[in-house]
Amino acid sequence: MNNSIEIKCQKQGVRLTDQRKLIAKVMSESEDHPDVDELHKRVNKLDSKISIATVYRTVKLFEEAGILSKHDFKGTKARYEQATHEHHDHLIDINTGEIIEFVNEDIEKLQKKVSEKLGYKLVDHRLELYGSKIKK
Amino acid sequence: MNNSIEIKCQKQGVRLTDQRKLIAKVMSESEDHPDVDELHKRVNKLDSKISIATVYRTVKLFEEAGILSKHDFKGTKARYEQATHEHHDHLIDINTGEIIEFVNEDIEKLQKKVSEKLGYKLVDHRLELYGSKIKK
DNA sequence: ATAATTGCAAATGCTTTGCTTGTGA
DNA sequence: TCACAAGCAAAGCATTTGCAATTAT
Repeated sequence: MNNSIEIKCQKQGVRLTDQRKLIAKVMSESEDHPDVDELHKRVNKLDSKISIATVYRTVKLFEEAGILSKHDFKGTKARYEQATHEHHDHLIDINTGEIIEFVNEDIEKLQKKVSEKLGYKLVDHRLELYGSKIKK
Repeated sequence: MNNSIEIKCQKQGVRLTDQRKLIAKVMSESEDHPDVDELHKRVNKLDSKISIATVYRTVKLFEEAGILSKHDFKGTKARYEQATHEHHDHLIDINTGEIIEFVNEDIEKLQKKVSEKLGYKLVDHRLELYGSKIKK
C-alpha cells in the first residue's frame, strides 16, 4: 500500500526523478481526490521548486501508466486518485464536494448487458451519482 | 416535436430574438449531439452574422431553462441535445464517436438504492458507457 | 555520455465577459 | 421606450508546449 507507485514506475521503466518521487509519495498518502492545483500545493510543501507544469506532466504520465486515475466530475477541475484499488464508482456530495466510493456488482452487470444488447462490447464506463446528505 | 423550443421560451419568458430562434430551430432539427462549434457552423448557414459568443450564451441560457442538455463526454468538447425526450443515458462508440441513447429502469432503481444506502438523496447522475461495435 | 526531464514563460483551446450598439415586447 | 441581447475583441482558466538548462541511468 505504502509507496507502491515508485515500484510501479520501475516496473514500467518510468524514470524516477525527485519530482516524480514526491508526487508519487503525496498521491500515495492522499485519501481524497486532489486536483492538480491542490496536488501542486501539497508537493510544494516538500519541495517548493516543483513547477505546476511538471505536476501536469507527471499526472498525465502516471495516468497513462495506469498508476493514477483521472476524474472529471461535473463542474469541477480534473481530480486524481491512485489507481490501485479495485474498480469503483463515485457518489459526489453536491453540497460539500465530498466524494464517496462505492461498488455495485449488479449495476456493473447491467451495464454490460445493455451494451451487448446494443451490439457493443463494453470497454469503459463512467458512473457518477450526485446527491445530498439525508439528515436524520 | 417540431419547434417546441420556441414555445418553451415563451412559457419561460425567454425573449425570442432572431438568433435564438435560429439556434432553437437548428437544435430542434438536429438528430445528433453537436458541440458549440458545430452548432455555430450550422446556424451560420442560415445567418452568417451570428457570433460564437451568442451561441455560447444561448446554449447556456437554454440549458438553464431546461431546454437543452449539456454533456461532457470523455475526451470531447461539450455537446448539446434537446432536453425534450424522457431521461436517458448514453453509449459512446469509442471508434466513431457515435452516440446511442438508452434507458434502463433497473439501473436507475439501483442508483437510487445505492445512494440511499450511503445516506444520500439522489439528485442527479451521469452514466456513460464506452464501447466498440461487435462485428457479426 | 546522452536521452529524458525540468522550469519557465508563452501558447493553446474552450468559454466567458466588458462594452458599445442594436432590438424585442 | 428601455431593459435586455448581440457582436466584437479582450480576458479567463485549465492545460500543454518550446526551449535552454539540468539530471538520471
